Amino acid sequence: MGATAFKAAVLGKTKRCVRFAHASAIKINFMPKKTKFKKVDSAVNFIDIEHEMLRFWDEDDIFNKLRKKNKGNEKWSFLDGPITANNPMGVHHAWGRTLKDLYQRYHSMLGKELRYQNGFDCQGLWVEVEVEKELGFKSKRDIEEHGIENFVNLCKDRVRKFSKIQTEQSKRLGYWMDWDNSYFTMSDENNYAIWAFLKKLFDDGKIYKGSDVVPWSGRSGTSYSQMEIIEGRKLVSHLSVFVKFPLKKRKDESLLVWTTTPWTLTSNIAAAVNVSLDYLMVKSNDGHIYYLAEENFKFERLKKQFKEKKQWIKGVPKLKTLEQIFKERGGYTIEGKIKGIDLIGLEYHGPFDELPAQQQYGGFPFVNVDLENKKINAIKCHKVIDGGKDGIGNDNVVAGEGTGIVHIATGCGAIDNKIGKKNNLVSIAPLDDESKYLDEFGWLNGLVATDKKTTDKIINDLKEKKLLFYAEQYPHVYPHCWRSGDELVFRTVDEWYINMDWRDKIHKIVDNINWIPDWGNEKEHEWLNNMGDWMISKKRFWGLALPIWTFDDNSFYVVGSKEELKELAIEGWDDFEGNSPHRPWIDKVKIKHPDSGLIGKRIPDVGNPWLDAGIVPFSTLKYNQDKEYWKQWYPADFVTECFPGQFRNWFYSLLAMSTIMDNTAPFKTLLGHALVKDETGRDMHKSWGNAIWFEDAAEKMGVDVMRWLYASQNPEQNLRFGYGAADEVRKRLITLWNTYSFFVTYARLDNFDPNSYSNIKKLTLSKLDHWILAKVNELVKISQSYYDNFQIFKMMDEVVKFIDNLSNWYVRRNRRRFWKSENDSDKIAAYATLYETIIVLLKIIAPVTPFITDKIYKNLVSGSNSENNESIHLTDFPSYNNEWANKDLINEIDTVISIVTMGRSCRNLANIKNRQPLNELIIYSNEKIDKLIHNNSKQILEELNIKKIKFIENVDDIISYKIKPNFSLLSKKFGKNMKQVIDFIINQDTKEIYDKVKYKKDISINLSGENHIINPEEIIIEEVPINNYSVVSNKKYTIGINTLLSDSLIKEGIVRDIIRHIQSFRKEINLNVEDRIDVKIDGSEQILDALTTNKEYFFNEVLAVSFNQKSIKMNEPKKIKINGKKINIYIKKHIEE
RNA sequence: GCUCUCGUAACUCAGUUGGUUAGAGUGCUGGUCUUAUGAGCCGGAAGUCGCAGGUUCGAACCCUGCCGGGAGCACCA
Repeated sequence: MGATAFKAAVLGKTKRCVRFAHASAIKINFMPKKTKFKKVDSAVNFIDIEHEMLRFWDEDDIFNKLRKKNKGNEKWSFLDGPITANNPMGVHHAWGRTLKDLYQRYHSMLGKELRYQNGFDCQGLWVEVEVEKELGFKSKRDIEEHGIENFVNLCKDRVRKFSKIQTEQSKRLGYWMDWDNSYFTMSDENNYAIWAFLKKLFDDGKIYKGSDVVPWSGRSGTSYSQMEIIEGRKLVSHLSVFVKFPLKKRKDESLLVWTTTPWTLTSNIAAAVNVSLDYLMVKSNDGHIYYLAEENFKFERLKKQFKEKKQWIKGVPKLKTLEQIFKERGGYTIEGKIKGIDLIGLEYHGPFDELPAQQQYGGFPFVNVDLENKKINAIKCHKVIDGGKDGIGNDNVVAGEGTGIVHIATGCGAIDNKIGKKNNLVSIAPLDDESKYLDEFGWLNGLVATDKKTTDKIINDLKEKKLLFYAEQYPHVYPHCWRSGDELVFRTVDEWYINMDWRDKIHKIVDNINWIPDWGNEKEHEWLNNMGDWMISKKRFWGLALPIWTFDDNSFYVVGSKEELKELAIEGWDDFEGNSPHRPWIDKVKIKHPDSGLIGKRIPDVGNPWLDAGIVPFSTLKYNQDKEYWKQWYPADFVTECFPGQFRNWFYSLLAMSTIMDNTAPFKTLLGHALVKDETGRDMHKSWGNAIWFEDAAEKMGVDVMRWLYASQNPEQNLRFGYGAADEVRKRLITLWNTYSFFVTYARLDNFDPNSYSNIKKLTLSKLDHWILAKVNELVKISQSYYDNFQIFKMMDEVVKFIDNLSNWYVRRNRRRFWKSENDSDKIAAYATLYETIIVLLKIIAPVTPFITDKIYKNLVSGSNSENNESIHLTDFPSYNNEWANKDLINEIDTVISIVTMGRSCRNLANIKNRQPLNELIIYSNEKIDKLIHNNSKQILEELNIKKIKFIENVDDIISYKIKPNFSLLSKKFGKNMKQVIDFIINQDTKEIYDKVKYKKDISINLSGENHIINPEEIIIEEVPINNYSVVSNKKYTIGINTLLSDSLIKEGIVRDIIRHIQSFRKEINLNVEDRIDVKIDGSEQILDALTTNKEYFFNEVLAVSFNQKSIKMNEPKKIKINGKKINIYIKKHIEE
């Protein structure tokens, strides 16, 4: 130890002794021997410590030592949901990763063997989007021109790059994983495992090609599944139109239809009504008759949205009622009313019957051969049809928005398509993969359907044809491409689906999972009920190559493994071999159908990325390569992810895939957590400037602080993340650090050696020692149960309380035991207690704050402790020890603490500061606590600066009382008669009842002629302070002080005040602790009198030798005020003659 | 629109099977302690427990309706 450090340490100790300077004279001679603990700087920099620990863990290979230690033990299987390796990790990821890490660390401390495998999600459009951005690409064509191989390689590179970055970030967070063994969903293993999964489904006949109308992005050139479309919904305003469909056999009569997507009118097939609605025939003043639903005529469309400006776009005017539109056109008359059912079959002229597509027999471009043969085209289908009901039984056509007559374009909408199939209608699908009109649409050919100019042209055309009734801006939520923001259109395309008619099996499995929070179960069921068949294909480049080969006879075949592919391959295998099963390499392989012998080629589609993530309980656990291994680790004990979205994404794909593969739940417990928001609860956005980058947070607030923040959060609620919250957490860590620093400072001076005792129980432990050891033991128990139940945030509350107890009661109350000069058994007990307590506490929170706990642990143990572990992370989680349990003692000290707190409260209420001594603390309790208090009276009196405790049996002395019925007890007895009972009690003589309660006598009551008994415990006595007492009560006790101060008490208070000022004066003029002084004081008679009366005490405390001796010349005085009166204090070092 | 969920102090949230005077932290504010602590401690102000009914002797809690926030699902032709 260096000389400076030594001096500081000694000063640290002697400085403390100013208040009882008589002891310090001996203290100063204290000479330290060699010490075991390194000096601790009380000014701590957590971030430096974190970097130091990272280096240490790395250099000393601590993580691998941990794995080695637990190898072969009972297993705890954690399954990591893959993080998308497409961008750096953010603070929102850090929450989940902290939870993952801390539960893993906890189970490691229990000695379990873990796999520690992290996962990266690699494939999918996300990555393509970013690579496209980098290359400045605008469309799929650009990629094809660039070359798929180049493009796919760039996607792979991007994933490699960001998985490395995320790995480094995660390490900084303290996330312990087997980083060299992370799984990548783009791996061959993972892809082939999905092949095997699809093969099983294929064998069960669950894979099919559907030609459905699906949401499609022209810019991205791909369709969207039910899952994805939810992400991209946006509120927009469309130019919507009311259009006439003139009836064929009724001159000057038209159906009035409404649409927000005028481009679909080109492909109109039919008009649907609701058979049970009433329809009006409204004649406008030009003599034309319009059919529309009666209810819709005066319906105020989107009234609420407009009024409350919810889901409304600024600038869009209020929507008019249909009636108003008619009025504005010159008025109307109602010509008649007709049932929907009576409209069925009416034929009409479509708005775009002149287009070639409308005239194609069998539809366009997908031709229904049957209808083609019957020479049926769209125009022939133009009839009024029954809208029918949807799957759940709701009407497809409803009154309200629109006109009650719905334009049906079977090639442009999912429901339209279904209705079309049901009614055997042709279909016209007008758009190509860039959302442009195909060739059979006349002047529209090549126009982009979502382009506003196209809409304008269509509306103009309708106007010219005198078919337009009205056009208006209509705000609504419409699906958009989540990546490009492009408005989606509906296209009829071939996509590949998994028939999900086996959803019941998944439902069953859902119930075998422990969902935290438990409503997760319900949410998952809800999704399963709602979901349609699973669209697994995507017309893109970077992703799972769907192992589906198609043949000329319209059949298809699913290949289940690389080996099978090799077997069936008849062309292109050599080009493929050695490459990953991705496009474009896989596309070269042609196979021979094992049954028909036809030659087929692979469909160009890639797979839905949730297949990639859902297969990991099989692919990463070597299901195909090593079943034994798989059995050991499957199902996972634990999974934790961010909730939003995952019910339909990862959880869904996991459950679905495991159902097929093994018909079991892939994990036992799922902990979901909410989202990270900024400190005010808003989303974090780069553009709003409120985003916090992980690196910034790590280096500014520190990752232990971050982790603490995450751990303390109830995962059900969104986390408000920010530097303010971090400061609160840092305070806790500082308190812990200071407790540790206190310990080390004095342990060094006294050369405390934790090896000097073998069993702490054999030391002469004080009551407080037993108390804190019992407390920490309780903390072990409760912590373990919170860890086991994945409720770490509740544990953190307990930890905060414990640290407070440790620092603000145990250490504070025991300081003198550490300061005193003798190295007696009491002091050893104090050191040992504090030492053991800190170490247990550290272990409890080591999984949460791995850095600071290891830093402290290393110094405390550092070769001197019998555990002799290199790192706290190689230790076992502490176990609860019955021998330390002591409920009574915990209760005793906790009572003492609350009495002290209440005593302070009394003082504060009476405005009497702590320094003013008081004679009596008055305690009244309805429990027997007098013995307990007596046993601890010294501490209580010291804390409160009071001379003695007085118990009173008669609270009358300090309080009056009120009597109250004890509702919860009485209700059990009297139930409905409570009111009478309450009236009775309240109307009794207070004193009489009070006496009965006090002397435990029953009270009789007459209820409608019957006698009943009220027991004393069924009455509550409430105290109200009287006179000059300041009183505070809680449920158990009443604490009071007399606020009238005697003359001598006041004088004592004055002396105390002066002593304090002199002590700080001594420090200011740099006197040594043992220096004697001469004192002079100018002040009132009362002050001088006070000092004279308490001279001995005064002299002792400040080491005074003389007082107001005129012969001594003084320097400048210190001017102070006591009780508002100015006094001057002079002191001077006394020189012996 | 349907389902779920929440609504408690300025803010963030507790609040047990319905029971006595609805709590904590932060912030504000007043006081206090004096140092292992960057602190700590004790007060105060601040509440129509979203609103309105109902059940009950008694409702923040249970029921109904409404209003408001959030989420999920569907639809917006």
